Amino acid sequence: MSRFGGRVREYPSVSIDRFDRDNLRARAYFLSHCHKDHMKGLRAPALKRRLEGSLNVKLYCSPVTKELLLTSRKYKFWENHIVALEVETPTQISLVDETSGEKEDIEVTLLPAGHCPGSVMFLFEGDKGTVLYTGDFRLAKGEAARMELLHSGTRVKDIQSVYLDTTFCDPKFYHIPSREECLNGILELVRSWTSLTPYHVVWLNCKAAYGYEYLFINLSEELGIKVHVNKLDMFRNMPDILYHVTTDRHTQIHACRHPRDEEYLRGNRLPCGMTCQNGTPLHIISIKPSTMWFGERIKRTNVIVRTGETTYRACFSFHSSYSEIKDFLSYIRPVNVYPNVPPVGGTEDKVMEILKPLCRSYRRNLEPRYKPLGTLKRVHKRELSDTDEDDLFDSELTSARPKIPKLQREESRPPNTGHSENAEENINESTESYKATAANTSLKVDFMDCEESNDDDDNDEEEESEINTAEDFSYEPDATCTSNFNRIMSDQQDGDIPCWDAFFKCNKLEESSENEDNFPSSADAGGSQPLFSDSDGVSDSTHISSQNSSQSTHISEQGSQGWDSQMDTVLITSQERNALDWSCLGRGGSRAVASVPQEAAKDTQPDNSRWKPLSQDRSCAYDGAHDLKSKDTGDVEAGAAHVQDVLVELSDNPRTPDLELRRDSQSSSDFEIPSTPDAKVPQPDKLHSLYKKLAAGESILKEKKVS
DNA sequence: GCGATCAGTT
DNA sequence: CACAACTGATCGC
Repeated sequence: MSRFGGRVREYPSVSIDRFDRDNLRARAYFLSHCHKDHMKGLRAPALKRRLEGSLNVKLYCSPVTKELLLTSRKYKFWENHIVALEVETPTQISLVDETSGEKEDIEVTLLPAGHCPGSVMFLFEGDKGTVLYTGDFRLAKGEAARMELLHSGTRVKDIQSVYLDTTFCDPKFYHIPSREECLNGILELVRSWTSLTPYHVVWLNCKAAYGYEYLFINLSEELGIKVHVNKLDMFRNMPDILYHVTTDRHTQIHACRHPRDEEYLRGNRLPCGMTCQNGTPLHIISIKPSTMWFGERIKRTNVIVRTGETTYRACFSFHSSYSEIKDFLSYIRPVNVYPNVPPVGGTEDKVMEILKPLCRSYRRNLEPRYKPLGTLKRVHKRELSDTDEDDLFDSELTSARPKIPKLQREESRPPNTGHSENAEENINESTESYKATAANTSLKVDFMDCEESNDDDDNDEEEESEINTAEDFSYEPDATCTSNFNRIMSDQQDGDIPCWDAFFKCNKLEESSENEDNFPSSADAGGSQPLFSDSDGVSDSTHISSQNSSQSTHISEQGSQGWDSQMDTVLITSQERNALDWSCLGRGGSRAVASVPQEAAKDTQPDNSRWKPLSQDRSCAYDGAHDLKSKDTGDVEAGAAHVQDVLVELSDNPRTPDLELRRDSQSSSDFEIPSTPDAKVPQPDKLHSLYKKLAAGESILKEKKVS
C-alpha cells in the first residue's frame, strides 16, 4: 500500500500518485497506474474545482491508464485534463505556476513497470537532476539493464534519486517465483482440470484490481477458453485483452466475483450464479492467486499449493521480490533512494539499511562506512567491492538476517565490547543507537550469516490446510540443511557438541548467502530443475483422485509459509543425512553446472512472450504467436496424470541459486568443506579443539586438512 | 448525504 | 505477513 506523499524533493511542483492536501497545488499530475491506493484524492471535489479553474493543469499517464480511468464515470471529469504519454517516449513538459507565471521545464519518460495494465515508472530529467519514481513495479532481474531509456550511450544514467516500490523489501520475501513459473503452474492446473469434462470449471479468485489480465490472456490463449469476468467495458479499446475475456458465463474459466463468493462456492455455485450446465452439476475448483515466496534460499514451495478439497493457492505477485528490488536498485545506483511503501513487517529504518548500501550516497562521509573488519577471518578473501561492504553492513547492522555467533564467541568476548572496536567510529548515530539495542541479543563482530527463518509466516488463514509431516521433507536438501543448522544452534546452547556434518553445512549456507548477495543478477529463479527423489509422496498429489490431505506432498510443501514452524521438529536420521550429502554435494554440484547456461540465457533474454507490458497502446497488438504452444499435449483424457506431473514439476524445483551457490561454496570456502559425503568425521575431542580455534578466530585450515 | 478515516474481512 | 479492495461504523461538514 503506497504511502508515498505524492512529491519528490527534486521537483516539488509535480505530484505523483497522490492528489490530496498539498498536492492540490501541483503544476502537473502523474498517475503511474490505476490502483486505488495510488489515486487518493483523484476524484475529490477540491481537485475537481482546481481543474475547473485551470486550463493548464494536466494529469499525465500511459494511454492504457487513461483508458481505464476514463471508463469509470467517477473520473469522467478528468477527460479534458488527461494527457496520455507514450511509453518510452521522452516528452518535454512545461511546469507553469499559474499565479506567478514561473516556469520550469522537465522531461519525463514513461517506463513499463510490469505491475498491471498501464502501469509505468516515471523518469524525470531536469535542472535538479534525474529522478526515477517506480510506482509499483514487478521487474525481473536484469530488466533495468534492458531499459534503453535508463541509459545514455552504454552507461546507466546518472540518477539522483529513486522513489522505490519497497513492498517486498524484506529478506523474507527473498525470492518470488517468476511470472513465467507462476503462469505455467496455473496453466497446467487449469488445463488438467478443464480437460476432464466440459463440466469441470475453474474459478480464479482474483482481487478486484487490474493486474490479472495477463493471466487471463495466457490461459485463454493456451487453452482456448475465454475467461468470464463481471465487466469488460474498460478493455473495449484493448483488443488483446478483450478477445480473451467474456461476459458469457458458459465458459470453463471464471474470474467473476460476488460479494459473498466464498459462500457461493461452498454451495457449488460460481459467483456468477452458474451451478450446472445442461442439467449436469459443475465441478468447481478455485485458485486463489497470492504472493508466495521463498525466504532466503533455504526453502522452497510450490507455485501451486492445494489448500483444500477443491481449493488451490497459486503464486502470483504484482511486486518485485527482495532480490529483484536489490538487483534493480544496485543496477541503477542512484545517489539517494526513498521507499514509497513502508515494508510489511519492518520499519523504514530497516529498509533503508538494506537499500542505502546500494546507493552512491552510501559512500559519502556522512553515511556510515564500514571498513573491512580485521577480525572477520572467515570472510571470503575477495576483491573488496561495494557489495562486499554491503555485506558487512548488512551483516552487522540489520536484523533482517539474524547473525549467529560463532561457537564459544560468548565466552571469548563479553557483550558490548567486541563489536565496536573497528567500526564504531564510523557509524553514525542512528546506527549506533540501533546497535545499542541490538548488541546484547545478536550483533557481534564475528558472526555467521545465518539464514532467515520465517518462523511466524504461517499465513494461511482459512482453508483446511493440510499438515506437513516430517517424512515429507526427508529428501529436501535445503530444509535439511536448515534444520541441521537449527540443531547446531540449540546444541550450542545446550553445551553439547554439534555433529560435524551439520556444522559444515551451516557454513555452506553462509557461503551461499554471501555469494548470492554479491552476484545478484546471477541468482535468478530456478527453471525447471529435475526432481529430487520424492516421487513417492508426490504421486498421490492430484486433486482429481480426491486424495485426502495427508497424501499430498505438494500440499505439505507449502514450505514458504508453513515451513519454519516445522523445522525444529524435523529429525535427521543418518540415512537422511546421507541423502542430504548426496543432494547438497554431489548432485547439487553437477546440476548446477547444467543449470548455469540456462539461467544465464534467461537473465539476458527473459521470456517476455507471455508477459507483455499491458501498458502501451501497442500492447493492443498483442502478439498471440507463442513459443509455449508446443506444450500442448493433446492428451486431454490424461488429466489426472497431467496434474500429477504439474505438481511434481512444481514442487520439486530446487532453487537453482542454491545449487549454484552450493557448488561455489565448495570451491571458495575457507573451511575446505569435504567434498565427499563419506568424509571422515572427527572425534569429539578433535572437534572441541577445532571449535575453540574457530571461536578464537584462528585458522583451522591446517587441522582440517589433517583430519 | 457525501467524504474521510478506521477497523475488519477476503 | 501483505496484496488491493470492499464493507460498515463513526465523525464532520
